[in-house]
Amino acid sequence: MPLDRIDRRILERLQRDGRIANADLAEVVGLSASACLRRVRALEEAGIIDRYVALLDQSKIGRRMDIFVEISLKSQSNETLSAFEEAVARSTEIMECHLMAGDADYLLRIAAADPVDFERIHRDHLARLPGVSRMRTSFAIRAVSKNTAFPLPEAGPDLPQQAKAK
Amino acid sequence: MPLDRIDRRILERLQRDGRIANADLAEVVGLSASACLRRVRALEEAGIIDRYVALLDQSKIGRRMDIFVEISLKSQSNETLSAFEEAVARSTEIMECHLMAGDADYLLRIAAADPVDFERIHRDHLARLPGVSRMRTSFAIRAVSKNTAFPLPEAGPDLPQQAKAK
DNA sequence: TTTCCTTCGGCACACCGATACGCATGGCTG
DNA sequence: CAGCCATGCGTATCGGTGTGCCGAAGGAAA
Repeated sequence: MPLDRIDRRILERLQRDGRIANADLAEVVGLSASACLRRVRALEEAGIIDRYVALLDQSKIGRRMDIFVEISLKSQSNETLSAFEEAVARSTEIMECHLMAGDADYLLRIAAADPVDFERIHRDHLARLPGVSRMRTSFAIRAVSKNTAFPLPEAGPDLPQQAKAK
Repeated sequence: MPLDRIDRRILERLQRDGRIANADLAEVVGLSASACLRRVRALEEAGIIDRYVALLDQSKIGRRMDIFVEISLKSQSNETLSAFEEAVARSTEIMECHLMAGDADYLLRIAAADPVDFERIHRDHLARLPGVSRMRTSFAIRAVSKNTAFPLPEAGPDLPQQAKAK
């Protein structure tokens, strides 16, 4: 699905304010309310807009610490990886998990209240992950910036080009 | 601000669906619409709900790669740190930046379309960051999971305890 | 215990925005 | 040139939002 300039403007705005009223969004991007709504629906159905969420203030709910954990597995076999990933998916304390190229196999991000809370998470969640051979933990002192919005260059074609490519 | 069980249920829900209609949210958490709206407003004003956003599908907008960059600075002086952080804040390509304890000083996350796109970001954004002495780049092959929702244990007091603590 | 006071939820109503039409326009194709 | 498809606009209706008011529950003090 090709994105024209108006789509990008819609996405840019929704990435910053997911709850903006459709009427207001329409005005910002320069469309009528109905036309705007139709585009937003199309973006949702195409899966480009994955979902809408509320972001909480991490410190205000007592999760001040971000902790990164690099994990190496005992083997790279499919079963080992799958078992590990399924366990990760089941844990609500693991905020993020990436399969990595390079030194470690996985990189995890954990949000903990304090060192004691991290010990709980370590004991009840991390230590139970299957197939782990080595863990390296790094503490974040402070989050400098945290973005959920991807840049969508205003440049580029105004209209869908070669929309034929389905 | 103490959170009772209903607040936690509201937050849990809004973290998953930031656009749920207040009337529906009220039904889910077992309140009338007006009472529910008042609580949501209070959570917003307290800053516990930081903001609402639309999350895009990273692969569908052509940003398949997550890249982590560990950065060490030439010095730890206040000016060096500030200058670096200000430059980071200005870059829209840097999705995340943490001040770290341990080996490296900072950890950055970048979302790029492909290796060529990363080269552009490296050249136009990373290479221009001031005060950098060493950079170590790790590529993520695949994101196993990405959460924005913090766990909010249902357990705990139903009612605010010792609300005196202002 | 009684009374006051504060807090919080429910109810009802007025209004605003969302949504679903039908119609108009413009570009592309045969 | 005719027809089709995509896309935008305006309108009408319906449902949700948000406010004002009341009443219930709980705590404190006399």
